Amino acid sequence: MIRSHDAGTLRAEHVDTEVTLAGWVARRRDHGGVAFLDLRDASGAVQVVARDEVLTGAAHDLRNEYCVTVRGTVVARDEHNRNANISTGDVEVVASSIEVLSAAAALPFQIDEHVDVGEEARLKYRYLDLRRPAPGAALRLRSKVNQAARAVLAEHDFVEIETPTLTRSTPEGARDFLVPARLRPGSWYALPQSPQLFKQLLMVAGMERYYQIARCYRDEDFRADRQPEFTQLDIEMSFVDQDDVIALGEQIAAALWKLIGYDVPLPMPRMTYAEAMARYGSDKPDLRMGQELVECTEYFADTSFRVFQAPYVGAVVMPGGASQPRKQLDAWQEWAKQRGAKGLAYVLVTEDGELGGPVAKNLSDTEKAGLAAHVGAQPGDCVFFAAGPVKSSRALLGAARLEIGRRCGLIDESAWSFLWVVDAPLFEPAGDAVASGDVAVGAGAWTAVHHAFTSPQDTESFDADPGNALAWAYDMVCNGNEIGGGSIRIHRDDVQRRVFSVMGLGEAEAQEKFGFLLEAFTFGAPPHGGIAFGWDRICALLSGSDSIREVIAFPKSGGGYDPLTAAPAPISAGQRKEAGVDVVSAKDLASEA
RNA sequence: GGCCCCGUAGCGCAGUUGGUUAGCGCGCCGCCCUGUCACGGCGGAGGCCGCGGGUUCGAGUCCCGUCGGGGUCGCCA
Repeated sequence: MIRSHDAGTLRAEHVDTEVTLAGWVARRRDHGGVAFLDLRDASGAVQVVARDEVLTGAAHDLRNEYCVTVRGTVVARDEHNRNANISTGDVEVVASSIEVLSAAAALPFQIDEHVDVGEEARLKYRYLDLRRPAPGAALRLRSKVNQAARAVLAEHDFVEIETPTLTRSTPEGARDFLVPARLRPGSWYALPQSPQLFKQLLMVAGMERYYQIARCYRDEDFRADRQPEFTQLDIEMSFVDQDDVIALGEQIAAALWKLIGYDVPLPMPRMTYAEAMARYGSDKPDLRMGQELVECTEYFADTSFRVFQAPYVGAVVMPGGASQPRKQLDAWQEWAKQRGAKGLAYVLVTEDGELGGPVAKNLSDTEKAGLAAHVGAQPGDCVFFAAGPVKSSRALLGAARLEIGRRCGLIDESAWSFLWVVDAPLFEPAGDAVASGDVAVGAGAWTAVHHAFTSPQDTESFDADPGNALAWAYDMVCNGNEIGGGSIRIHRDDVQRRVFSVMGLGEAEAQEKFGFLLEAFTFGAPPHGGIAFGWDRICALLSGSDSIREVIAFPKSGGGYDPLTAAPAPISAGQRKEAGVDVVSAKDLASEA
């Protein structure tokens, strides 16, 4: 090693020790005859004192971010020179020599925690960004997160197995990334959206307990919490039921949050999907705040107000919202319209308990009399209403609830709230999916909520009433984020066939798309189930980052562009020809004609 | 794909109802400084105001288009 000690580890006990340090010049304070350098390495920083005699030659021109070695002696600082702000502040290193290992050009931005840098610049020079304490710490935490999860899984005899990233395109929901196959012109690999099918095959293979920190690829539009390639902790287990997978998931979460000094209370509370939708208008409720949705359908059963003559009427209360200026109440309408709603009806509860706002005059006296009590509104509050189809109305109120939480500061940002959402429906009407542009796997009236391999809770009668069939599916939710989700899978080919049949997926089509999996299930497939954790989001939560980009070493920006390497990039004509990108098959030619 | 916000010096930003030479902080360059620690002092360089078009006597500022970034809805286990 070039160095004898790590800069950030030097303490009073090292006084009089001869040390050789290596790192970067974090800052330089030059007083003419003496200069102070803050030498930074991965462990931290220490002050180096450079007197006249060592500030010669190359060392004389030291600038920020030069990579240097320093030989010298650790000395105690005088009482009045100590710096309590840094862990090495009781000592300093008096240099006997300084050698420049590598000079640094003028930097595109300062490597300084006190300076704000735009994300575009940070990502283009991510290797400089990561020299800064906070961004570097996020990646180091991620490494610890990986280790902690592996330790839990190793305790339970899990086998870490890698699965292919060049695989077959399967209809899992999202758009595939495609890779041309040079040796089979006109044929393409797909990058996996998740290792789902492979991990089920590994259960058939008798591995019994599999996991992988797996890279997944989905070619969808960007969001703050989305990257085209992202990471899951992917887990599958044989001979288990839902409670077994949940218990393991809780142990993993507990081990991860322990890293930041938080003990997750176990077992985590569970809530059914139906309850979550009814009370919070979300399948991933944020329980750090109240303001639950209030069901008002019954209350307005006999109303003469046309808007409330709907299959569902619900409300959510905004504390103190009655004092909002008209302009702000109009802004709520805009907010609702942006979400595809017609608007957001509201009633203001005045300080003397009277009801105000445009909706109030449409309500009967009896309706007005009990309304505040029914929804739990106090004088001074604003009550928002949504009326219409159950699903979309609840979704609107759920979104309003979160927006109220943000605007009114109702969310305790220091709190952690975990829960499982269980008993998800097995199917949803394909109309919902198709209407919203979803890619339905089958051509039938129903499509899988989780995925096509999720086991019904009642394997006998699920296809008699698909709309009410429940699945063995579970999501772990933390602070309103779905951080993990999984299910017990179907392991019997007759059940699988019936599920496909409900989805309108015929025998021939099933064989073509999933034949290899169905065949595998004919050879004594064990009952199995699993879970996948959204690793990027979990690391972002643990590190207190707003964006998953903070916990990815080299993330992409919008449009899938990598600001550092400038990928994606055009390819040459030669590469194009060799890859077989433009090959047109005889079949395609025929169908075009 | 829809909507909202942002593009001004290396970085972060300001720039009035359209008006003369486009500013501020940090950084950078030069000189000075022996106890600083986000050191300090003096001096200096650095701008196609994202790009294209239009309105105007005159555009960083107004209009249209376009590109890039961020957010959000659609989409997405």
